[in-house]
Amino acid sequence: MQTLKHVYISEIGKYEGQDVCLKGWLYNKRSSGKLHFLQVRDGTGIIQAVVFKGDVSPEAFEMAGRIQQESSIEVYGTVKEDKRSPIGFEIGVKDLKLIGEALEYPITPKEHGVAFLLEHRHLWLRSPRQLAIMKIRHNIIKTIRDYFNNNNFLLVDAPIFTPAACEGTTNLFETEYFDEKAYLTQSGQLYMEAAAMAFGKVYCFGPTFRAEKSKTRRHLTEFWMVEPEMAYYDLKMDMDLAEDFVETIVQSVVANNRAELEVLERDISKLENIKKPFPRISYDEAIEILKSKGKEIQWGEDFGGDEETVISEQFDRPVMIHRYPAECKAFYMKQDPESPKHALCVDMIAPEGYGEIIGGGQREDNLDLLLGKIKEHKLNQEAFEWYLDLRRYGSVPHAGFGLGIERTVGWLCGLHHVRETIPFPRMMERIKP
RNA sequence: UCCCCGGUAGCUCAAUGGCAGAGCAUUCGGCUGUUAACCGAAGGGUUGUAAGUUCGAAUCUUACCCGGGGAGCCA
Repeated sequence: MQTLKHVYISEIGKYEGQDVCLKGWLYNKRSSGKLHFLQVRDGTGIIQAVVFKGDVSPEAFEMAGRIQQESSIEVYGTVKEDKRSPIGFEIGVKDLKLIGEALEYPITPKEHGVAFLLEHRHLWLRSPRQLAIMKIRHNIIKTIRDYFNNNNFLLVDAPIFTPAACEGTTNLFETEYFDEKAYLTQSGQLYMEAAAMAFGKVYCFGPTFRAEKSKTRRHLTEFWMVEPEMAYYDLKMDMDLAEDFVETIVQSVVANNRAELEVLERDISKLENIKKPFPRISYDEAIEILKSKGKEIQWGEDFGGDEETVISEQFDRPVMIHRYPAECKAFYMKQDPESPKHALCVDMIAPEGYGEIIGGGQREDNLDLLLGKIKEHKLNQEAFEWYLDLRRYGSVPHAGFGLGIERTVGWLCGLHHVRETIPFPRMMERIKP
């Protein structure tokens, strides 16, 4: 028995009629006198293993009736087609081996509260819903890497420890670095600008940290961001890239994660519809939309979650809002030569209220204008000398953007909160497990 | 940091001033086709912590702790 071939549940259909070995965990169990129905999962799927008293040893039958949820087991038996099975097959068990017993597993098939599940995140990950989310996250990350690899981008890893803030220190995590202070990165962008001047088209992909005391469904203190940066790109080229990039990601999920989207009860038609071109409106046009919808907002104010939602509801695909007032954007944004009060920046707002998934734009490439911005924002010029060097030695127009992985996963999965989009979420009130 | 809501059995919840309850989980018994299986029985409680009001507090008051939702800020 124990020499039988180990197969995964996702490939069980290839072995109909054959005797195989499954290695997994007991997901759920139902018993009926001389029958035990074991729901076995192995990370690739769930299959029902039927243990009939007459087919196995008395010891194996007794064990099948005794073991509890999430005990690890090896199942030896025959693959049988069965119309009653959700996956079309079940296993007629011939023998069973208990690998690791689980007693009183805390997460039952019934409902649980958010706090309880987050405290047991290390176990919660075993549930079919979390597995579906993690598979979609995996495919999104794979698609992102493939996209840049196929379009002549060079991966350049940005540092996690940084010497100073790039946009003010209030929302940075501070840490000791030998005899000085260091901060955890909030963006790799400035380093990507240096890399773009060296290699042309580059991207970084890594964790990012924000010490903001935000308690909302869209915020984590540690999240992953992918940041492409391109030399000789202007704002329009930047938006074209962002649009093509997001369409590629969404259509990859639609094509490759249909089963997972169904587990999550996602409305797939809304994702199938995410095709180029995406609507593009200026900040000034967005203000007009908001005013026509009865929002009280003045030119120069940045948009909050409410405003983003109102605008996104006007469209059935992501909307790109460009040329915000320079005063509400970061110092490195290039001012619009045709309207110096505006910055050549763009935010992409996901539909269905999922908020901003991309922020980016063209960078200020003129040394004197950039020096002026650093003074206006009361930043320490000395800390930015290396960054200013990029404008002193062969400055060129360049642009880039950052895409938040968790918000993208949350949108595509149709989740209520980004905390489920990352294996171990870090939030203002939670750092365990 | 501010505003709102919550904390009762391992879990999800009920009990709104008068005996601390149910479903699931666990234990025991029954059932050869169950699909969050079902049927019967049992065990399981410092009602977040501290103080106060009251003949009597899970319930009312105050403070604190913990968590959730939202705002600001952001991806």
